[in-house]
This record gives sequence, C-alpha cells and structure tokens, in this order.
Amino acid sequence: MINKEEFRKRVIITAGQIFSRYGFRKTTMDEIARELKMGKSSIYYYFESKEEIFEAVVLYEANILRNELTTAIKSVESPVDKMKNYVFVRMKAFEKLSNYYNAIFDKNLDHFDFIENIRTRYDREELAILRLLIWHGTRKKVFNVEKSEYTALAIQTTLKGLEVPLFWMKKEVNIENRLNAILDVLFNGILKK
Amino acid sequence: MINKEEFRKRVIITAGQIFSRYGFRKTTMDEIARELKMGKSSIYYYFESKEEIFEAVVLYEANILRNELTTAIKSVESPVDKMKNYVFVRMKAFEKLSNYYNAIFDKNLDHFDFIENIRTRYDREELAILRLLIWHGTRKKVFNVEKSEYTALAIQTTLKGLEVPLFWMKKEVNIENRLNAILDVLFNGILKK
DNA sequence: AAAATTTTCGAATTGATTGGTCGATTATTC
DNA sequence: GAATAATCGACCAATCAATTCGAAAATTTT
Repeated sequence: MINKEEFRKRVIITAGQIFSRYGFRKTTMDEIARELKMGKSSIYYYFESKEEIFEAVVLYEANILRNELTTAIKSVESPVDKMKNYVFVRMKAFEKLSNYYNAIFDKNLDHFDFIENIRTRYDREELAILRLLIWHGTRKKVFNVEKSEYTALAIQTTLKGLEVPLFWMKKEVNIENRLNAILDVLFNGILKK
Repeated sequence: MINKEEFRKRVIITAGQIFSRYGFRKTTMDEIARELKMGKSSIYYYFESKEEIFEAVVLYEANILRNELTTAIKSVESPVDKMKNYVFVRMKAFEKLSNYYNAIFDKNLDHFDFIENIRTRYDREELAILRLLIWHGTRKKVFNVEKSEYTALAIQTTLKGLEVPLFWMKKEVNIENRLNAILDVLFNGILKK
C-alpha cells in the first residue's frame, strides 16, 4: 500500500459495506479480510480491533451523511419534487446508519458514548431541516394546513403511525415499501396535489 | 397451534425472511426462534434440523416464484409497459431466491441436489419466457432488430456485460441500480422509444 | 379428574466459529 | 545487505450455535 491512511480508508469502506449489510455481530474479520484480499492478521496491523474498525466506519458514514443533508437542506427551497428527493435521500441514509446503530445494541457491547452523541446531534439537525422544509412549504403554499408547527407534528405523528419513528428506523423495515407509503402520506395526504 | 402444518408454514415464512436477508450461514436458530416468539427447542418438534427448514423454505419460495412467472408470462402479450413490469418482477424474484441459493454455496455443505434441479428447471423456463417475450416484441414491432433469436442473444450478452448473468444474480448486486441500468439498455437501447 | 398425549421449554452438550496473537517470512527502504 | 515495514499462516482461548433431553405445561381423551 502507498500509505497507512489510504489503506485504513480502504478497510473502512469495505468493512462498511459488510457491516451495513450484516450488522456488527454477523460480520466477521475473516469476511472483511477476504473482501480485501488480504490475510486477516494484516488488518490488525492497521486496526487494533474489530470494534475500532466499526467505530471508524460509523464516524466515516456519519460524516458523509452530514454532507448529504447539508446539500439536501439547500434543495428545500424548491417545492415538492425536491422534497421528495430529500425524503428519499434521508430514508436511504437512515437505513444505512441505522444498520450500524442497531448492530451495537444487538449485542450487549459496552455502550459507545460517541455514537449516542452522533445520534443526538443528528436528531437535532434533522429537526431543524424538517422545520425549514415545513416553513418553505407553507410559504410557497404547497402545504394544505395553516400552522407550520402543526404540520411538523402531523408528519411526525403520521410517520410514527407507520411505525417509522421519525428520527430512527428499525432495521427490519423494508425501506422501499415504507418509502412509498410515506411519500403517499406526505404528498397526497398532507400536501396539496 | 391449531395444527402442525399451520405451524410449519409459519416457521417457513418467518425463517424465509431471515434466510433471505442473511443467508443460511448467518441465520441462527436462536434468531428464528426469537422471531417466532418461541423456545428454540420447540422448533425441533416440527423440523428435524436447520437444513430441513431451509429446504422447506426454498421449495416454498420456488413455488411462489413459479406462480409469479406464470402470471408474468401472460402479460407479455402487451408491449413495453408490461415487459418492464415483467423484468421487474423477475429481478425481484431473482434477488430473493439467489440469496437462498448463494447461501448454500457459501458454506461447503453437502450439495443439495434438489436445489440444482430447481435451478436447472427454472433456467429453462426462464429462457422460454424470454423467447416468448422477444417473439411477441418482434411481432408487435417494439423491437428494433430483425432476428428475434439475435435479439435474445443480444439481451443476454448485454446483461452479462452488466455483470448480471441472465439467469442468476449475485447477491452483492444492488438490485435497484442494476434494474435501472438494465431497463435503460432494454427499453432505450434495444427497443424502439 | 386423572391418565395419556401433545406441545413447549430451559439447561446442558459438543463441535465449530471467531476475534485476536505471534513468530516467521517477504517486500521495501536506507 | 542491514534495518524497517508489511504480510501472512498457524494457532489459541473464548464464545457461539445446532441439537438433545428430560421435565414441565397444555391439551385431549377416557
């Protein structure tokens, strides 16, 4: 390898794919090594443990996600279509991260504090984005109701009714189906045509 | 439970979901039991082994798939839209079954002959359906080329070029992306607008 | 209502799996 | 060609996971 950081990134990306598919528990070091076409023991030259890899993956992904959201927040300025897109991106991102997240609680690993932090901060940002979306939506009259606060609450409640907690998804959820259901509710129910 | 068959079916469906998500190897009896809200040992009252459950699942799914295809073959009579639908159904079904299928080769289990049978038979039927699709397509002039045989080959090759072997998909493939790519090729490239 | 039977389950067993180590080997740098 | 960096195979201890088993609940039969 050219340099250590380069290789670490390669591991993070590769392991990330596997973690996101199978979760922490079901992902084995052998698997990661096989995917990297490397001896398992070589990985330990770059990382201390499986958990360290996992940590790195979560941080890496959270970062990407944050950037995506930052981009998304800008597209909120345009109406429905962009919003759809935003919701889609958001759901996809959630699916991915929630996999990592669930993976931890799955096992009774010692609690990673830093992940709780990520999540909390993330929730707050999410809420801000949603508010902005609602605000613009109301201003541009794509929403059907008067009080934006009320709408925000309505969406939240509706989503919860669909068993999709607004700020975190359960891993069993079939994202495609959920997304359709949610888009239906969002864009046929609450929003005007 | 009301009767034994009833319960077996419940197991098959539940286990099927887990198998299809994680494959044979990574699916544990504990997990299945937990999902069924039952003691693990109780399952062994209805099934001899994990492998027997797996067998049952594959047979069950293959049956559903066959029915879906039988339905799909009828919709081939109408042009493009229906075909799109057919391709979609087919890909979805492949994704599911291929998960079971790959799961076997993953491990060096003794080879299940009966699954090889299913696959072979299935491939033949697939090919027949594809032929029919091409034939109708040509007749209704939605295809762009003269020889239907040639087209069939072209599609096959194209798909293979996309790393999607026509008759079986690899499990790592992101079905949504692949599908879009394939539909593009099929309906913009080979078929007339 | 007790005996017989069916169904469920917790605990134990046993073999396999897996995260991680270590010393040796191979590449790379100086 | 020595010194350092990177890779690896073989190994270990701990955990896990499929299966068994006997006994406890349920249920049915008598």
